Amino acid sequence: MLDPKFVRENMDAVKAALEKRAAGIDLSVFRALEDQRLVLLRESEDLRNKRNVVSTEIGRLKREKQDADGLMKEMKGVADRIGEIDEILKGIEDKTRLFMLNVPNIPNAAVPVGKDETCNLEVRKWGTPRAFDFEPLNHWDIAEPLGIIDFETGAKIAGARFTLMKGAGARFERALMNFMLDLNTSKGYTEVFPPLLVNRESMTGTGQLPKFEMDLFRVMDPELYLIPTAEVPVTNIHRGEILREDQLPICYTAYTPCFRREAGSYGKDVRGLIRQHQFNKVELVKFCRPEDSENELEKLTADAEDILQKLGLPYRVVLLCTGDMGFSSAMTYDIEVWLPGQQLYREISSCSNFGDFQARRADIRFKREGKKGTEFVHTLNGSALAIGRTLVAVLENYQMQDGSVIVPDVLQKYMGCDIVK
RNA sequence: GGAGAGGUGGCCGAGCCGGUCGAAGGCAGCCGCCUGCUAAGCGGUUAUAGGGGUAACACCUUAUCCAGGGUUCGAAUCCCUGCCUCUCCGCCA
Repeated sequence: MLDPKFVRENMDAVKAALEKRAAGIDLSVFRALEDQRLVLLRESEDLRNKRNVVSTEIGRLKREKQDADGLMKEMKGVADRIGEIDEILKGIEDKTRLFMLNVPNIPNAAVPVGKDETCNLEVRKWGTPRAFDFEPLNHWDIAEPLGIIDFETGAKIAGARFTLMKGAGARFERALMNFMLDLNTSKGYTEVFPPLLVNRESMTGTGQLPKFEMDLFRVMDPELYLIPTAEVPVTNIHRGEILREDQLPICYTAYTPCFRREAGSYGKDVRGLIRQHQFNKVELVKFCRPEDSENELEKLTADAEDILQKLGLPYRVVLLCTGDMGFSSAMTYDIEVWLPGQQLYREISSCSNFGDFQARRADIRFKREGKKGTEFVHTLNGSALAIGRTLVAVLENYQMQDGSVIVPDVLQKYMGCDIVK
């Protein structure tokens, strides 16, 4: 959420920034609501002040056994008027909040302006795609003959976009998870394992709600949501807290399954592991001071890249343009891994700096040493990495002509073997 | 699921027969004084958010004693609902 006060006082700048995102937000609605709100707020506060003063006086009179009926009658009228104003005020505040919750974040100045992914900027490339002396296969054509991924049985158990991993396939998931967590924690990230179901407040805190309800799986009675990413529970660890400056930056890494409806993606990536309703992911989440977040995004992205480098998987890093960025993000790098079976780079990680956007929604603040008041922290997160897609990349990049798959060096101790056949 | 207890400021903890309570006291923290070996002693001070105000402070004001409703001229204090925590019993991975 943007700062209402900031928006009020910087209308033109905010308007220009939002136009870059083509968000179609009409700030004049906000302005009108704010104008009304401030007038009513002042009236309400003046009346409350009067009530407080007179009520104290009534108390004094009563103690001295004097008559206060007149004042009490008068105050009854004041109380009624306060009630009326507050009701109107509440309506306006609800409208303002709803409006603000649906306004996306302002993009960082470094973000290229553009309407869709064609305007994204390739920042760097790492690794050289392997030269095959045979036609490389898609991961599903590798995995099914090996018997390590069973799409049909997954569909039988739960439906389309669910998969059963078996044998080395299941072991791969566990190996990748452990490899990533070990590497991340060695860099100072604290490992956490959070709840996989969260309440409405948490989903609102990170920005999934209210706008993206259709992307989420929901459980009724009690009303809970399955997390679409560890970002949600992990960022909400500090919801409503005031942190000390010397605690920052706080860095977490978490493995969790992720659940997504994938509404509106009918017909996209219907085969294979790329787009599933349930997938495993290891996530990085940071809380830091505002002046550190740009640098922390670079470090976080580098930490995610390091995993691909250690796995020997070629990739490129793309800076998303204004039109392709997520709702809550101020700046996002996507890391795309090379998939020889499909001859393209495919998103495997998304690393974002949210500025104070999530912190404001989730009320996560910090106090500077020796300074009055509090400030919102900046939050960041990124996948390190999406495990299913990493497995896809390993299978496709390390496939052999005979249908076997070489296990990357760093995974061998986790897999307990050096080849899957 | 059944029966109780409770949620107060950074922490501990009073208040809870409604008014003088943003809230005693203690601890921790900060400033100053005294003493000057560690320690102790004395005085003062220390919440967050919104609105107004200022060049910036100061300052004024509103709200906040888990959350949301209600009663009342007035609620931390009374009533209702929800959430959470703890203890005991039952059940269970």
